[in-house]
This record gives sequence, structure tokens and C-alpha cells, in this order.
Amino acid sequence: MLIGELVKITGMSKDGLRYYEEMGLIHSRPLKAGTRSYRDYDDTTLDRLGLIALGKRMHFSLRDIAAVLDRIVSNQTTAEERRGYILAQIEEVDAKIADLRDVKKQLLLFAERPEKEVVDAHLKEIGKYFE
Amino acid sequence: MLIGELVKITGMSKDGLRYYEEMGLIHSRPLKAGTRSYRDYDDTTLDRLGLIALGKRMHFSLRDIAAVLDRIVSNQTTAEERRGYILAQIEEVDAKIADLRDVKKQLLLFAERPEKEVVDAHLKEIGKYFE
DNA sequence: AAAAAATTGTGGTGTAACCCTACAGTTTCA
DNA sequence: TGAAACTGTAGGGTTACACCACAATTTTTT
Repeated sequence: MLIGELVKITGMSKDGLRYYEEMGLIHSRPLKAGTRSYRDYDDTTLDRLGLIALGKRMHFSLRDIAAVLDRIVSNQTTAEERRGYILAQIEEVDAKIADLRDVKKQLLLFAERPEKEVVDAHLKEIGKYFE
Repeated sequence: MLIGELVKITGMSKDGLRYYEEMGLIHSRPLKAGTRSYRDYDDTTLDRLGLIALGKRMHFSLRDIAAVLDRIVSNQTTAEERRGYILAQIEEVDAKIADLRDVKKQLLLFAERPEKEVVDAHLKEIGKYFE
């Protein structure tokens, strides 16, 4: 299928998809047409895009997503290896959730006592722990 | 205090801090020294940096953080307004947590049945819902 | 069949939020 | 007094795209 089809299915942009290809996250075969050539994608591209979408929701960089792709969608990987790797990814997600929970906790403290001085003092505390 | 002090306290980088200043998120008074001039920051800068740190943990853009700064750390805002705004931010955090929970759910499904075909099929599903 | 519209390609510029060198003035320390 | 530490400006590099412009090709419409 051509790029427009991918756009329709995934909702991603043409530029984005071309960028993913440039970065080696997806691949296409050249489909010749006169002096030009179009990118022809096969069905497995959708699998890869699904994982890319998931990775983006985890705020992963494309470089990291590429690494995940290699391990998860690759034929060289056994089910066991895949499982272990997926579990590792889950731990990362858990860590992100934990961090957001903490952010929420801070915000709740602000909401309880929204006087400027209190908020300021607390923000300074947060700054200390930032790193 | 000078920029190095901020670096020590917050763990942020000099370049980052200068960028925040350029973007209007923090401010300094010029401290003259011979032909040059250093940036002199007062204590309230730490409050602002605390909020910036929090905003980054929420994956907010600097532009959005600037808007939050205006509303939360501003003297013009009443405690009531501040509270309302903070509660709105909490809802956003909740949404992000919910999304990560869903991501985790997808990953758990993969972990349960890590055979390539199963994972691929499921990834394709995810792609469909992406937008 | 001819014209118009839609789809793709390449190429170039712009944005965000920094990092990573220089290179030079200033202050501090040994 | 000379080196080390800290600051400033300036400029290039990076990531993950978005947004043109222009040209080739295909599809649709008339």
C-alpha cells in the first residue's frame, strides 16, 4: 500500500511516516512509475506502526522505539525473550505512572492551601528535589 | 544569586536556565562588572523553577508552563482562582495516568502471549485506534 | 480525450528545548 | 601573579516532526 493508505489507517502524517522510514523504523519497496518511484509498504508495516504508537504514548524517543521494534517484532526473537523484554517495558511504564502520581500529590497539596506563599514555599521544595 | 547557584540548587543546566530566561519563564537583574554584566536572580526564581520542574514531569511544553506560571505564581491571582486552576491541572495528570495504564494493559496482553503472530495482530489493533 | 483534481516525491525552511563547543571578560584562590 | 573557576555571547548540532513549493503521476470529471 502507498503512504496515503497508512495515513488513513493510522492517522499519522505523511511527513511523520517518511521520517520514521528515514530513521529506519519502517521500510518500503520502491514502486516504479515512469521516471519516479513511490514507496510501497506491506502489511507488517502496520504492526510496526502499532508499536511506534505505543512507544510514543510512553514518551519514548524514536531511537528507543527502534530498539524495542528490533526485539519485539523481530523474527529472530523467541517468545521467551520477547516476554522478558515486554515485562521490562512494563516496569518503565510503572515508573512513569508512579512519577505522575507524585506530581498529582504535589498538586493536591497546592489545591488544599492555594495561598501564594504556601504554594511558593512548596515549589521551592520541589526544586530542591529536582534533578 | 548567579546562575551557578541555580544550577547547584536545581540540578538544571546553565544552557537550560538561559533558555528559560530567553523564553520569559524566569527573570534576572543585570549585575554589572567592568565591561560585562552577569544575570542576578532573586529567590522567587526558585519558586518558578519548582513549577517548571513540575510542568516538565507532566510533559508540558514551555509555552504551556509559562501560562501556568502566570496563573499560579502571579500575585494578581486570588487563592480561589489558583485552586481552580490547580484542580484543572490535576485532571490533566489523571488523564495521562489513565493513558499509561492503558498502555500497560496492552503490554500485559503481549506478555501473556508473546508469540510473534499474536503480538503483531494486537499491534495492528492498536494502530487502528491511534490518532 | 482533454482538463482538472488528487496523490506522491524531493527539497528546503522552521520549531522546540535544549546540548556542546569555542572564545573572552571577571573573580577567586594558591 | 598566575592559574582555576565562573560567567557571557555566539554559533552549530539534535530530535521529531510541520509546513511550504514544485514536479511527476494517477484518477476523476467533464
